[in-house]
Amino acid sequence: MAIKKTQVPTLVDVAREAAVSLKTASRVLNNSKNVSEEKANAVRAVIERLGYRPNELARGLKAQRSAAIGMIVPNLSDPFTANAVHAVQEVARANGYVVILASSGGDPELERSEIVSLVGRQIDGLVVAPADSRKDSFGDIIPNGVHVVTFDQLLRRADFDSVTVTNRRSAREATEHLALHGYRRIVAIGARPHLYTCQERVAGYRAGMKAASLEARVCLVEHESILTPAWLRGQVLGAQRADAIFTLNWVCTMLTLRGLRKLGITAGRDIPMLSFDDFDLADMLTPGLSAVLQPAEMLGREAAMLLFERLKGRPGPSRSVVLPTTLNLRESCGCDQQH
Amino acid sequence: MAIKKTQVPTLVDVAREAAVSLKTASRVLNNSKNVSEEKANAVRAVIERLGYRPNELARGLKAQRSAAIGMIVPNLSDPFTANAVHAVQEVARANGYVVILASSGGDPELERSEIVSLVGRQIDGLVVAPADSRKDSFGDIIPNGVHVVTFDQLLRRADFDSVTVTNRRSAREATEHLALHGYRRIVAIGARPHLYTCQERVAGYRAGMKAASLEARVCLVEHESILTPAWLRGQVLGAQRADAIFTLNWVCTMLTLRGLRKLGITAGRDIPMLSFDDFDLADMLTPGLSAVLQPAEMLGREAAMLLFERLKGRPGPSRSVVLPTTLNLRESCGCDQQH
DNA sequence: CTGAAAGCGCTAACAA
DNA sequence: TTGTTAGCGCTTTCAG
Repeated sequence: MAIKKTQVPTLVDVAREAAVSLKTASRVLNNSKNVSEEKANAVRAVIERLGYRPNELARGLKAQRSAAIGMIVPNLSDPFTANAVHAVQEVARANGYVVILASSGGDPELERSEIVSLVGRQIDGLVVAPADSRKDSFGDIIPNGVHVVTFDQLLRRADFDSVTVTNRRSAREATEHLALHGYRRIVAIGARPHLYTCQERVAGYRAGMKAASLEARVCLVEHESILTPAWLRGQVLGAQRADAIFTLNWVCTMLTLRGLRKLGITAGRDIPMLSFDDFDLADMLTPGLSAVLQPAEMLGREAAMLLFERLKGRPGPSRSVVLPTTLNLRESCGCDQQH
Repeated sequence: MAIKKTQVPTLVDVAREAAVSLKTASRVLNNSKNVSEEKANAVRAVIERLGYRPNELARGLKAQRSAAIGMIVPNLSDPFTANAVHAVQEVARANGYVVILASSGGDPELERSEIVSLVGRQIDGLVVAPADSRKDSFGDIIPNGVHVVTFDQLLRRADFDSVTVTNRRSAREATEHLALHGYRRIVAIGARPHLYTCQERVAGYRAGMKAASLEARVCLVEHESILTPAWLRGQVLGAQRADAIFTLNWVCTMLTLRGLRKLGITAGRDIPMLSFDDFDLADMLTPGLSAVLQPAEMLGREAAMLLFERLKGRPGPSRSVVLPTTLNLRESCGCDQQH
């Protein structure tokens, strides 16, 4: 009847109450065979009565696994990221795992320290959108047996499983679409040139421009904070005024949209525009913003699935999943779509 | 020299390498006093050399705390939520904690089971935006000593610390603002009437209408999925056609915006509109959407801070923090703001 | 100032 | 089919 302290019951309490040994109780808990129905039921009854819940910390300590995975993203405010996180979370739950979420703010140092923290918590796996693609910035702190899947960004040197989209091809198609409209001075606006996605999209843009026999004009900023209205005026609207804009990610799109507005220019009407990264209200703008839609949820889901396959023991070399995007043509590129 | 297995080093390894006892190594790790500089340095050197990281699971098992908090939200896609999560995460990190994130999808059952899972992982505290305000839907599964802070929603019966915004007052002010424009048939559109926020905002709306001697017209749907274009046509544009719309949360705003558009109506131009919940592109719509801005990050930060105060031992009755909102007047309500 | 030994809650050899 | 006995990696009395 009496539980040791006023504390939460432990398996010892359960065993005592059910008048069985600790191991038997443990067996019941884990649905092991070799337990008589009789005792099993007794144990289950006590578990129910006491409201006993196994201590996952203790379980993990013993089993050398935590049933937790880590996830690190640069920026939760980005709807792309938020959706990916949600998907990872769902898959994790379906597998009986929880996800410990951390954000790096795009800073490799912070990313590293977050990973150290997660590893110290014995995570079984890690899903990460790396903050820097240049080097293997954290492979050295991943212990043996902890699996890593990168998504969105690809790491240069690292043989992790990965999920990305067809950045280059999609950017090229978008560029060619703009060229087809007859624009000649199409400017690409991007940020954080060290990122894989940025590089790939730039490469795709260049390829598209070349295919259309146009001269590429790439405007990259180290950090988004540089992308101000003044910067836009100088870089994009200056001497050789652009006649179309291709923004390379969500943040750049936001800042460009706002910056142009501040300059009294309406994107899509006064100057054609197309965005890499679609978002919720793109179709509600006037004119509607044409955009490359990345399947964010699917990216997250695929990443999580790759991870859990590894956790279930899939051997073999690293896998790379590359997902297609959708070019959502609305009005801002010059198309005259009906809604 | 040799480490036991090829495994990650433990404190035992460190102690052995440094030729001190386990306890001494432990002391150094925790910066306890009573260790000679000499040995301390030796231990630190070995820790460095071996790349030793304490196992937080083991630490937590012993200390009866996990240095992890849980966070449960209904919908990560909502930018309001995403920002709050981010803020909680930051505060947690500053306190040496990690956050385990789960989403309930607004379903109390799922919420409950997620909480059970988190509790099994020995979380030290929980930040939650409850999926149902009607009853204390999870108080019974929170063990003694685990602190809970609710945010956004308020639970009817439960003495948890909480952070909310001035839902009623803000809704009233927004309504009065619309009335001031001279609209008579202002319709409020909301969802999930069982939620505290919905009820408060409706109450504020009613108060505002009453103050303006207008008849309240509240259109609530049990679930957002009901809010279709056809529903809008019937409820809002029917016989007694509304002459202004007040949407009660982000999802409703999105659906209304889109639904009206499908019906060939531009919100703010063809019918005035104001939204409870502001978002990133509200100012970029044409016309700009007037909206009540909730301080999402601050909500998250305050919630986390309340929680950590408790974790640090603050005693006393539950605290309720109520944060103000900002009424961002743009054009959709009929105002003619310059940008 | 230091160390031996006990134990957090659980699982897994190894007997019985 | 069961139970006894060791630990998982760490912190912490309580002696030296």
